Amino acid sequence: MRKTKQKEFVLSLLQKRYDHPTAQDIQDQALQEGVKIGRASIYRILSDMVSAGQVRKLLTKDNVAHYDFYRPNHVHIVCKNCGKIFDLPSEKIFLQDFKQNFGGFEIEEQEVELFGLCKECKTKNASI
Amino acid sequence: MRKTKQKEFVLSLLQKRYDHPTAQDIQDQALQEGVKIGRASIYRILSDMVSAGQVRKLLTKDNVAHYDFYRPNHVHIVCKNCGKIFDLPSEKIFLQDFKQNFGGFEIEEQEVELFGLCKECKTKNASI
DNA sequence: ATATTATTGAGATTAAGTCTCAATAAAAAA
DNA sequence: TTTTTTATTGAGACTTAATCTCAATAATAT
Repeated sequence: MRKTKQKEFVLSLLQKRYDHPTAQDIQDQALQEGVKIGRASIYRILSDMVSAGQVRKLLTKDNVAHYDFYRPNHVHIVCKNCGKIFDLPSEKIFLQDFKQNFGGFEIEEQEVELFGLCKECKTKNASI
Repeated sequence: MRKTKQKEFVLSLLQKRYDHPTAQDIQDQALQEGVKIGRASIYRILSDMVSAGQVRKLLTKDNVAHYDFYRPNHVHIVCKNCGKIFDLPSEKIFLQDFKQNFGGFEIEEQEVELFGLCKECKTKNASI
């Protein structure tokens, strides 16, 4: 496993961003910052990072994969209207621990997603 | 909003199945049972049912949408190896209620997904 | 410095999902 | 019941996210 500037760029970008970019977003930003990464590489790199547990792949209702640097006990709030994904700071919530055994199925990870209308969509819908 | 045999078939199929079929799976089964439903209709019907809250759209790591009849307080256990989605019977778990307000974001729905290795994949991997 | 081989990326390919619009059929009106 | 209205269906074209291939490149070992 070799260290390449493409891999370094993708990981550091995801560490810095909190807005769940798509593969396309990542490629665009790389190009903007003068780092050339091909489409095949973007997907290969992201997929490897997901397998390694460094990155989380989020599948939203727009049917495009979004990527998120892995941060434990990290809850997503998804707007049912605009589809945007927000992070709920872990200190704002007490999170139940589901890591137990259910009929031979040993739980290693848990993910909690909450759905509702974000502030913006709520006020927009109210005024219609 | 009209009652059609296509809509009736899709909803009753999802009520009966617990294995989270894809749009393709649903179309295949319809054809098998002699009900002809076109691709456009399958997607239109499913999408409407998701909007109406009758059906849940699950996005898995195979990047294909799976559909599930809506059953409240229903936890999914996803195998990290084979990707299969299992249901955790609600009586097997005490589920935390997240429906509260977080900074203007009013939570209406919650979804808990648990990840690990299913029985089958665990024994398979152990023997390698 | 040279050899080895993992990684990259252009471009072809696949396939899930969407869109269009004429034909169909469900419900309303006569 | 028959006719009219209009929501719904579906064949097929289209879009596009994601995958695959393989020669070129560059990271590490020798």
